[in-house]
Parts: sequence; C-alpha cells; structure tokens
Amino acid sequence: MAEASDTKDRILDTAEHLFAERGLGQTSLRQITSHAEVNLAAVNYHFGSKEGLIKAVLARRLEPLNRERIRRLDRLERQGHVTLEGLIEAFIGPPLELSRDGGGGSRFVRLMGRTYTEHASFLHEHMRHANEALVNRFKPAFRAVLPELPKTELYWRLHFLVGVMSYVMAGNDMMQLLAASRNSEQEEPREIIRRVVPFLAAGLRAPLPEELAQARDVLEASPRDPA
Amino acid sequence: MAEASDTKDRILDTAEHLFAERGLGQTSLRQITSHAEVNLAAVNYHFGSKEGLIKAVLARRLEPLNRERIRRLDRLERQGHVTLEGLIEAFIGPPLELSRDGGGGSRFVRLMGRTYTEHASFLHEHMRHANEALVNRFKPAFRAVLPELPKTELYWRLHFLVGVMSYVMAGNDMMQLLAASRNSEQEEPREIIRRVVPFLAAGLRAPLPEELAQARDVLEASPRDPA
DNA sequence: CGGAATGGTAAACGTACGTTTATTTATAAC
DNA sequence: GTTATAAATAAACGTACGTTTACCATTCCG
Repeated sequence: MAEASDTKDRILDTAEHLFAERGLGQTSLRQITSHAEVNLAAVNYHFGSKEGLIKAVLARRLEPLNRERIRRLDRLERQGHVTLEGLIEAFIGPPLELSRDGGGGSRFVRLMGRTYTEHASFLHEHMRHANEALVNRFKPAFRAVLPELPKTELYWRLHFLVGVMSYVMAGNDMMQLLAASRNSEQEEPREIIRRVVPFLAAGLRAPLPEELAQARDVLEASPRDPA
Repeated sequence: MAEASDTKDRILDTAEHLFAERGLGQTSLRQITSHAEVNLAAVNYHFGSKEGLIKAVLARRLEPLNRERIRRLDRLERQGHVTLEGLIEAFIGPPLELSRDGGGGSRFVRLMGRTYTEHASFLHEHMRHANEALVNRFKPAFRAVLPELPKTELYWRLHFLVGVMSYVMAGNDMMQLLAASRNSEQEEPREIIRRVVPFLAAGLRAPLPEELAQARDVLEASPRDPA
C-alpha cells in the first residue's frame, strides 16, 4: 500500500469535516479513523497526538488563507486606494469566500469560527501565534484609515469586528434558521459580505462614546441642554 | 444531615463555576461533585442527568436576567423614550452588568457567551426556547426604531449584534490581553457597554448595502464612472 | 410506634477515550 | 537478494466518563 501520503490527507479531510460538524472535544479519533477508513493508530503515527492533528488541520488552511488576506491588503496599498470598507473586506472576505466552496472549505470556516470560543488553552495559543503576522499587518492599516480614533478605542472595535466575523463564520443554527430567504447557495457568502461590511464600517466609524453623549440625545434624557 | 437543599445549590454553584471555566463537555460530574464536596450520585439524584444539570444552571440565571431585560424595555416604552441606543442597552446591559458581581454572575455570563458556539444540539434548542419570549419582545421594538430598514436586513444586523454580544460576554483571552488599560475592575462592564453601544448603534443605522455601493467609492475601483 | 418518603451515600456498571506496543507489509538502496 | 526504512495494522493498555443499583439516615405523619 503506502503510496505517498494518501492516508495522511484522508485523515486531515475527515478530521476537518467532523471537527467542524461536532466540535473538537466531541470528535474522537475512533470516529475520524473509522470514517476515513484508516487504522486508529495512524493518527498518532502521522501527527503524534490528537492535539497535533488539530494543529495540522488548522495550519493546512490557515496559512494560505492569511497569505491571501495580506495579499489583498498589499494590493490595496499598492493601488493607493485603502478605504475602510476595502480593509474590512480584505480581512473578512477570504475566510467567508472560502466557505463558498461546497467541499472542505466551508467546513473549515465553521471550524475556524468556533475555534474562537472553544475551551482549549493550547488552541488559543496556537491561533494567536498563527495569526500574529496577520494582526501585525492589519492593525496599522486600520489605524491609518481611522486616524481620529484613539488607539484603545480602535482595538476595542476591532475586537467587536472579530466577534461578528467569528459568529458569522461559525454559522450558528439560529443564523441558518433566519436564512429562509436564501435564493442561491453559491452567492450566499458574497451576500453576507455585502451585508456585514457596511455594518462593520459604520461601527468602526461611529463617534466616540464621550462625544456622542454630549452631542446627541442618546441614552437617557440629559437634564441639561434642552435643545 | 439533609437540611433543605444545600447540596443542590452547592452543585449548581460549582457547576456554573466549572462550566464557565472549562466548558461543558470538558467538565465532568466527578470534578463538580468533588469540588462541591458532595456525592457523585447526587447530581443524577437531583437533576436526573448531566444534561438536566446544565439546563438547571442556565435557567437559574437566565430567567431573572431576561425578565430584567424586558423590564427595561417596558420602562423605555412607558416613558415614550425608545431610542436605538436605549434599546441596545436594555438588551445587552443586564448580562454585561451581571458580570460585574465578582461571584457567580461573571462566571455565568462567560458561560452564557460560550453557549452560543458550543456544540450540543440540546443546548441550542434549550437556549432558543429560553430566549423565545425575549426575542419576540425585542424584535418589534427594534423594527419600530429602525423603520426604514428592510425586515431581512434588520434580522441580519441583529445577528451581528448577537455576535458581538456573545463574543464580549465570552470574554475571550485575546480580549483580556487587550485590557492592559483596565484601571478599575468594578467599572469595566459599564465601560464595555459605553464602548459597544455606539458601535452597534452605528452598525444598525448603517446605510443599506445597495445604496452604499451606488453612492460611494467603496470596495474596488469600479471601471465605469470615473468620477 | 411504625412505615413511607426524602436526602444522601458507596460501590460498581458498562462504555468510550487517547495512546502505546509489537508485528506485519510495502518501498527503496545497495 | 538482502537490508534498512517507512507505513500500516491489530490488539491491548490504563484511565475516565455518566449512570445505576442497593443500602443507610433522617424526617414526618398516622
């Protein structure tokens, strides 16, 4: 048998599938190897441990994905055409578009979205490290298109952005319930992008909390300034 | 022994603690009963099963929490003073403020945030049912303050809002890393509310995707219309 | 006093898990 | 053709899990 690494890829594909479907902790190596029709011990042989398998599943897709995100940002800057909307789309577009391919891509995106709220310290550490270059590249770019925003405020809002992105990527059941008006399955990711980019751009551009409290009649009725 | 239901409460408190800390699937009944210093079988005696315990942990806090959210919305409407910002704060304020109490409250909020992305179909069903009245109460209110927004678009944006809320509630590690500038721990939840409400309000008020694509030079440079 | 309930407990049940070991099979080198 | 190397396998290891059973203690009501 043993032709190159057919087994290795079958394990990765099946693991990606089941991890996204049922979660990391709830998916056993026995389920993976049984579905992949390989031997149970093959996982430990090729990946050392279940943790190693998880990291391999993530790395296989994450690296080209982040390369594409940075490539898009590079292109924006090369064109001297960096807008907030373009920046957001360069960041959240590639993962959402990857979910368009009916195969492993969509599974991986859901897995990636859930990663943000999984309970596994090694996972958080791994993702943080895997995304370090990405974050270091995008953070200054956001700072540049939102120069009036204080550093702290910008970082909070970028976290809110990540919250939306991971929630959308996780593709919650509630979300799918809502998608009663889905016409074409192929265009769905682009439709989400079309809807979410203006939402996030407006949120990032929102007036500062302090300014807002003074300038408008938001929150509760302010006793002073009856205009 | 047997004084009322001391055991029952100790199980609930400890379970809430550990569920939030390590996740539902990763927390065993043996860990819970051992920390709570009660017998292992007590969980199945009082709650029937682990699933029953999880539901009890959630229900204990969720019901008063949602009652408070609806109470705030009632008050806004009674005062005839329903703003978008007020609506958002009535919805996301109570859970975030609950996280202020250093005790079980903060643990529960994190647990609740993670619930949205946990892998357990019974959980999603339970949460959906537990939040049904809440959603039915708030949805029309949001519709009323955003009358120009198409129904579908509003629902998408409310999902984005839930994404931000659950992400903030889950209190991701990344988020805590960022909180290097935390001065007072007590005011932190209110500070998050202060920051997130303008973000969400601006996102909900954002111009429609179609309008935006026509009116501005967003996304990529459109070949036509060289203005 | 006596007998249900109710609360609590110890011990075991069967199952599933990740991992390891020892062994066999295939590939390639000399 | 023999030997080294890598890949694949079958079987077992030890551990941990949720749940169940059978048994003890307390309370309360007739």
